[in-house]
Amino acid sequence: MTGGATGADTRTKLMEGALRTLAEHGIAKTSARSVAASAGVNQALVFYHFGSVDELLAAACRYGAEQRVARHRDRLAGVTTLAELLRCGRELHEEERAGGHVAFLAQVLAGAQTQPRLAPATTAGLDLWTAEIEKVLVRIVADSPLGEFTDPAGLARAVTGAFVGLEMYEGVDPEGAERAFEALEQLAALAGVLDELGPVARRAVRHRLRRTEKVQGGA
Amino acid sequence: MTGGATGADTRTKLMEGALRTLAEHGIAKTSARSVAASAGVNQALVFYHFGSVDELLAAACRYGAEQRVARHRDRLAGVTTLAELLRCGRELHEEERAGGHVAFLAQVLAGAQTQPRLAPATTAGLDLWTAEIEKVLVRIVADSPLGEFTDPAGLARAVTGAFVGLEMYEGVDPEGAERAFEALEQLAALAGVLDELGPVARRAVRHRLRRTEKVQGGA
DNA sequence: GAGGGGGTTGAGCAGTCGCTCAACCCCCTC
DNA sequence: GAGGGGGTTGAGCGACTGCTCAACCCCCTC
Repeated sequence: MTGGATGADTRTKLMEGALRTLAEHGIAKTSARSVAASAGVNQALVFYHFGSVDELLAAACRYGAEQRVARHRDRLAGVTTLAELLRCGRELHEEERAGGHVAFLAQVLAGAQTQPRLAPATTAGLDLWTAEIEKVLVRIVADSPLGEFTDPAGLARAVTGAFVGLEMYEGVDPEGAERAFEALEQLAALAGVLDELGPVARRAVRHRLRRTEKVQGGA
Repeated sequence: MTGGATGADTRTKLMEGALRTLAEHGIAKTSARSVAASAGVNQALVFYHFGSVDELLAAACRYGAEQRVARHRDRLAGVTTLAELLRCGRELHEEERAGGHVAFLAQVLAGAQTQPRLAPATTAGLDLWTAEIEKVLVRIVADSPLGEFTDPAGLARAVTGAFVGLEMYEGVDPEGAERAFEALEQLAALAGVLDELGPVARRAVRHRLRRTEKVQGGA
């Protein structure tokens, strides 16, 4: 009962096993043996297919981000306001959490802080999300003061980073995170009001911002 | 050369060693032996003083958050606008990073996702920051539409969570984080403009918000 | 000086880690 | 049928893990 090519895509099984293990037991308990067990596969195959555990994690990180982004792209395409974006993000997150896929990106992100080999894959995974969010932001913010006075690409990065942080926050303090999201929704509704400012008000905003920049020393 | 009471506070040495190890090598490489080595102390003392590695990490988490908050409390007390709060946060963060203390809270936060024993200590550490931020927010937002239409306590939680996420984001993509922070500063400046809205405009905002709530179904 | 408890030490146990390796099976090619 | 390469397997190496333990030293109390 040893050996033999089973034909099924072992690489994929391993990456999905890595995502499962990462989400369920954290990066500290994610080893070649634990991942292989979760994938129903021999642990030596980790090294045959990926060379090292780090490489497996990096590949799994990209793979997982692609899967999640692809699955939710359609829903994001329907978002037209900041408040909707926020609500959509929460729904996606709760869905993933219910499905057992909680915050694998957060786990590799934590690992990448001190393990530079993981950083490129983590960045790549985050960038997939950032790109989707940026598309939405550009659309939302096109004819709003928000678009005129802020950089949507930078804002998209901020949203991605903040979401990861809030996702982790929710893991340790669900009630606190609930309040945080509610406050953010109120804030988004408030931002929506800005869109209704007329041209006169906008000129005032522009003037005021220029004054602020002078005081703070430009840029 | 064995035995003897050195008198110096070994508990403190261990907690500081844990914070150093956590920041420098990540939670995956934080073991009783590595922490003890960083503290210049025998590894068995971890178990004598704290009972287990988890308990040491929990204690270190509280201790570290207290130290950091206490060290920066004065500076936070001088903050009077959202833009200043953001700038202050970045400065604190760069200072900590330069000093080698990067994101130990982020590390335990990641660990706490799957290790429930760490969650209470992590929450306690985050709450220290949240409390300080809330004080600042209440002051900033007291006579602004932001205060009238949002919950400062929830907002403080959102800021804490977002900061942790952005801190980790900076660890893997410094240029991206730089753009994110710049966009947030622009956003904060824009929010500052809201403060100059007159009572008439505020009534309009209030009316508009009420309409939005009805459409979305209240709460 | 005798006793005792708080603090510290190095050795050691059982378990897991990353990774390697020879053996093996299956399937394709000749 | 012989050969060969891709895929898979269990065993095993050295290093590291959390944790325990008997021994030990120092200082305080009587």
